[in-house]
Amino acid sequence: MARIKTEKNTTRKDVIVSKAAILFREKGFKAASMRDLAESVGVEAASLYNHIKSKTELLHELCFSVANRFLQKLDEIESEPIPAIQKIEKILRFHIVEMVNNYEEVYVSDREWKHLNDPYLSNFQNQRRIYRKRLAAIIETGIKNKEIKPIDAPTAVLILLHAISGIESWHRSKQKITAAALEENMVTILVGGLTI
Amino acid sequence: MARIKTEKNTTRKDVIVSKAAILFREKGFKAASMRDLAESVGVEAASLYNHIKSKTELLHELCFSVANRFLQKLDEIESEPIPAIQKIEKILRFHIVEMVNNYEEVYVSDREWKHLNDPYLSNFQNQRRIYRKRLAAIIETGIKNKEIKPIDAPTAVLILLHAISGIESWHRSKQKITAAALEENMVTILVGGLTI
DNA sequence: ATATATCGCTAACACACGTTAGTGCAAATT
DNA sequence: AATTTGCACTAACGTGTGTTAGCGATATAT
Repeated sequence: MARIKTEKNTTRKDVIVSKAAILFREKGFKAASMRDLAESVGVEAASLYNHIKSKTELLHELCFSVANRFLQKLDEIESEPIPAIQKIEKILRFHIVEMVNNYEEVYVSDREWKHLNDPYLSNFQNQRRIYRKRLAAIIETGIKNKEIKPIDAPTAVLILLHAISGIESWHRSKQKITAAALEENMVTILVGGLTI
Repeated sequence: MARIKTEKNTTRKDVIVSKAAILFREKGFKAASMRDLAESVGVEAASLYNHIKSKTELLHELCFSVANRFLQKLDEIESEPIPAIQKIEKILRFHIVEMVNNYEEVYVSDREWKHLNDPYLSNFQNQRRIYRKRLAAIIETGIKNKEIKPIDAPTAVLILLHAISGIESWHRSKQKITAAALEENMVTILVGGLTI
């Protein structure tokens, strides 16, 4: 009857959520069972329910905490008085750093949100759509100001966001280049591809 | 007792496989049940087993048919006597066209291969790894020949491949630009990003 | 020291899953 | 026309799933 160990300023629920992120990432939400999760936490499956309401709650928690972080950062960057292309670069770098440092959460939020239930599902999809529109708007501005090539902005957004999710492969690769080098390479190619 | 309808040159198994692609794409392999599949084929679940061996067989079929198409095309392009950057562009265009026209299969092969079982799993992973190495080698050549910026080749590969998978968002979006426009935009940004 | 809330346990539930066995009709083959 | 094969059906199986109920021990608060 060993209790779940918590470090300072983390609840037992936090421990469960972050173990869930690891598990959902490696098996996928549907394939990861509560018994798997329990084992990785070091407890029986039923005991998890003293801390959480349901399996899906874990997914909510992960998806929305990630989404909120990105939205907040976008607010911040959008209001800075800098050229559009620099805003895009800042956002890009933020995404990369997040994907490198909070791999599991970000990955799960990106790939497993399909398994959310309404109303969370439509909510999440809306946030996502709006986020992309805001990015597209920045790119449009950059095009008007002749900083960015005259391309289709939504397509550019789609390329940027999905390219970032490729960091998954970097995480899995044997001989990794450093995170900093990865970031510079990605910025070179992607910002370079957009710039006139 | 209505039989599965087949068109000319397609077996009943083909019908099942392609319906499975649609289902696996929209729900994910684990979340899609054989009963779901049966319903979309217009038959009882048990009847499917007159044509297939198992649920996983459907996934094999999808993953490897896609992988083989890509490998074959790579063979073809690799041996052409053209500059490296043009090879990359050709491969890129092939990926885009495949993702546009064979959306379901390609998407499933890309996202759901995790659920393959050994020995198919390791087999598939190997093929993938080798494919990426061959792409990286082409990029390295391009760098040596000063056609391509001096970037980390594996990182470039990862960006290319994942950017392409972003076409998923294009498929789902309401106001789509044409497939041809999509292709040109993607090539502009990505080949532009690589070129010196 | 006593009372209370916290939390992990065992046992069990209802259900959805992939799959098999066996039956009989209809199409294909002779 | 007779026979064989193809194929969809019903019924059911075993297993793994998320989750609940209720008990007892331990940590926390009084």
